[in-house]
Amino acid sequence: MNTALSKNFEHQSAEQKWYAHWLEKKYFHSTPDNRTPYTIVMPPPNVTGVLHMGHCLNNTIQDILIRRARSKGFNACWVPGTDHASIATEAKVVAMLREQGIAKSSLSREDFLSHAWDWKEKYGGIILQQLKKLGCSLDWDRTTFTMDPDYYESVIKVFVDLHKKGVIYRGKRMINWDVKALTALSDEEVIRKETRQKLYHIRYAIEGSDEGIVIATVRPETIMGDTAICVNPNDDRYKHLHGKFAFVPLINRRIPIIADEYVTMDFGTGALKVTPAHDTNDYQLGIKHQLEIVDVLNDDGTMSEAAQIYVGLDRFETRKKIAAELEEKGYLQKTEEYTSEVGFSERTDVVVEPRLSLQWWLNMKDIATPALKAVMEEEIQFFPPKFRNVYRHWMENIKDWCVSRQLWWGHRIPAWYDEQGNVTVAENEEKAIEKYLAEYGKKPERFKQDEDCLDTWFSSWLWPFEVFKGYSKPGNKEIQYYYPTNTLVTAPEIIFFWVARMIMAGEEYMKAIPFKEVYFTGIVRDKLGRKMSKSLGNSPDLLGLIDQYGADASRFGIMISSPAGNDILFDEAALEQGRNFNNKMWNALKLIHMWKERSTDLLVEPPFAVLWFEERLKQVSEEVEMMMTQFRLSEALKTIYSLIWDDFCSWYLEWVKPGYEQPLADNVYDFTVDYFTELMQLLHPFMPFITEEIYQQLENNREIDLCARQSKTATTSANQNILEQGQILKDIITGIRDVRNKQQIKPKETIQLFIQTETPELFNGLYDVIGKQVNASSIQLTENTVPGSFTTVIGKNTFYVVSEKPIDSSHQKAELEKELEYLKGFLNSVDKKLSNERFVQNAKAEIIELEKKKKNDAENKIRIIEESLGRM
RNA sequence: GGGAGCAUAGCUCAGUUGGUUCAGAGCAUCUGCCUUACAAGCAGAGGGUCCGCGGUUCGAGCCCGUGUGCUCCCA
Repeated sequence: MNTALSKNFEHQSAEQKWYAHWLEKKYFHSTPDNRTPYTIVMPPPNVTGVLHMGHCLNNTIQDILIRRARSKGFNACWVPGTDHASIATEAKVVAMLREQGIAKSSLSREDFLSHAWDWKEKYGGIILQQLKKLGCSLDWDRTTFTMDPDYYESVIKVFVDLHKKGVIYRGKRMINWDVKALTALSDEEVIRKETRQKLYHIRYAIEGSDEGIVIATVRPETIMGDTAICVNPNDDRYKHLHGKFAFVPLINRRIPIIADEYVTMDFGTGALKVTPAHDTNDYQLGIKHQLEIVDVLNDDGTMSEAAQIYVGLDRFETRKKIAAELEEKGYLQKTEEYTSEVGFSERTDVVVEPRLSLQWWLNMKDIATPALKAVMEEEIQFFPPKFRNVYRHWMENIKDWCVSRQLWWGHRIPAWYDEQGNVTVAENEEKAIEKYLAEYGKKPERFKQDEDCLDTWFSSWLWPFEVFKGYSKPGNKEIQYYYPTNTLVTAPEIIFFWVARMIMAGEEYMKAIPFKEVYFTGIVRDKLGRKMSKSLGNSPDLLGLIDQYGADASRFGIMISSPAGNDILFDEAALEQGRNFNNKMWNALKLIHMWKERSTDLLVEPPFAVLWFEERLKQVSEEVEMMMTQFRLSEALKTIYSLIWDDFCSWYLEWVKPGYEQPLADNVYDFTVDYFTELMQLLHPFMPFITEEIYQQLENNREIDLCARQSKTATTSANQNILEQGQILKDIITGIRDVRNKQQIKPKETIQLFIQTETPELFNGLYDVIGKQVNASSIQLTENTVPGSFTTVIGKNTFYVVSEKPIDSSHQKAELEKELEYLKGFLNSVDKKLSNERFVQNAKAEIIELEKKKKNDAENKIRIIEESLGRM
């Protein structure tokens, strides 16, 4: 044993030492055996990612669950991995190439991908290394990447299969277009933000009339794409214009004025410009009224030839210019400030452009049905349960999923086109040709594969089973053992992106749910409640914090401020609290080491403290178990924290502490080490490093490391009598210390204590403890009042404190009177209740019993206080 | 516009099928202590119209209605 312990816990060396040791012992590696599995698949972070607060929270929670499962004898398996993140990664690679003076457009697909793979090998997956610093007990041998060869193949197979089933189709539809990344986005990849804009009122001339019609729009740059003006048929202002024509300003195109109830009469002017190419609702309106579609934008957001004017100019530049020109030429009636939601690309943060485009789609209707059922019937449980509603709402109104992306980095769509554009879907070119041959009776000419990739989520929805090769090697031993996984821990933001789709894929391909429980974490905010963001600069440097406070303190800090089902307000002060906690435990260890050195062969009857703490440990273990099953991790940690700091350090250790330089009885020492060990085990999932270190320091030559130790399960429940007695003891000590404080008796000054009680047996074996804790030179039972003393009533007992100092009884009297008043009021309310016939009739028997007991207790106490007051 | 949720101490939150020994915890605050494990600490204390109003009930922080304020999701 290391006899010279450092002043404080040295987290850096301990973290390194133990993580390396655990890896060496392969504690995190799991293989199927005859134990029950407990499996978590980590939500794969982007391969481009670096550790931020969200990951930290998320992975700490998973590690807590996994370590706890491991200690309870489950075969715990936590699978790491990364997501290829097509848009994010491609953007990074493009940026890197640009810095080197290489344009993506100058590269072939193959060359670009080779650069991308180089980038991935070099910079990808840093985040996994960072998770080691946090102490995550992941099975690294199972690390998976969504573009690993087997995984890639499975994604392609799934596409082909769904196409064969008729669920995947190709179609021209309105999509969200990212003008920077030059790709389609799914609805879920569009972030809506409140944006201040200008609402332009523009006058359109009417054919054969001097009259005009004024429309209101936030997008004047799209007027060249207008193919109608629409009014509400019930709008009296415009009834005479139905069927007439108007002219688009500046380009003078003739467009019809149509009527449709879709238009809101009291918004703007009640007249709507219809631009089917650039607005989803207008597009629907266009189909309904068979309007022409004029696309005035290029894919990069500049004006197209069809716009006729400002061709090649950026859409926002055009907006400014065209507004100016409209004003100059008298078309602009007025502009007003207007705030509405505008869609931004999740990845590039540019304003998303609704656009008509030929894409691949996945019809979600049928595939969603079993996935909805699984959650509604609680085959899969959501925590907090409020997310079931959100989920249901989305699933019941589900729309087709646009699965193609105009990117190179990702799973290339397995579709081939012949010269005429006929499409053939197959796993690879060979099979496609075969299929083509069978269908058309000839070999295809100029057969070309689709240039596009699949949406990233089209690969990650296979994650829970494909990490075990459940689709590429169906029915293998691992998938049978580990699937369905137990718990998914993830952010609520991706409930649709990912959670819902994993359930669909699981049901479709494994015929079983992918996980039994989903725990949604909160969003990490700063202490002012703002989201963490680069622009605000309020994201802390996580690795710096881990260096400074240690991984355990960081984990503590983030968990303690993370109430179940709520956002977490991150404050560095919480890490400080964690570090202080480390320090506290470390000092307890030092104290116990000192006792070890003074060891004799002394054995004693176990003192009350020992009996009490045993029960307390049982009690808290039960509480923690309950909280953990309900995912109340923050509360569980608080409970353990308080058990260690308050009950163990502040009470237990003080109660068993021997006098100055006195030895501690050997058996009491052993109990103490056992308790400390159990406490470390209980805390280990939350703070793995310090607990392992203390555990190893407590005793030489441990047979097994804490990381792999099985926790004891209590065979009996906690003894309530002993717990109650412990509580009374605490109350007495606190009460007398309060007297000392209020009387300004110096800590070093001793007192004499007299106890007046009807239950002297209550104090058996407690005199030493009480004397030590309140610094009393003597304690005696008394049947009479003690003159010149300060009186206090605690529970059913009266205590008389005698000190050198003159007693200030005015304060004391006031306090007793105050308490008497409260008690009388309380008694009154109980009496009233008990004399209320309807209460006695309606209330349950045990409630009435309780009330009677309250009455009795209150009366007793009142009597004692009145006696005390009478003698003063 | 549709849906979901929240409102309890200065801050962040607990509060189980309604039962005043039930209004709680942590942090923060205040007072006294460098007491031989720990000042990153010890001991003690103060602090709340449970958002407003109305209802159900013998009894409401908890149930119902309504108002106000905030958050999130979807269109």
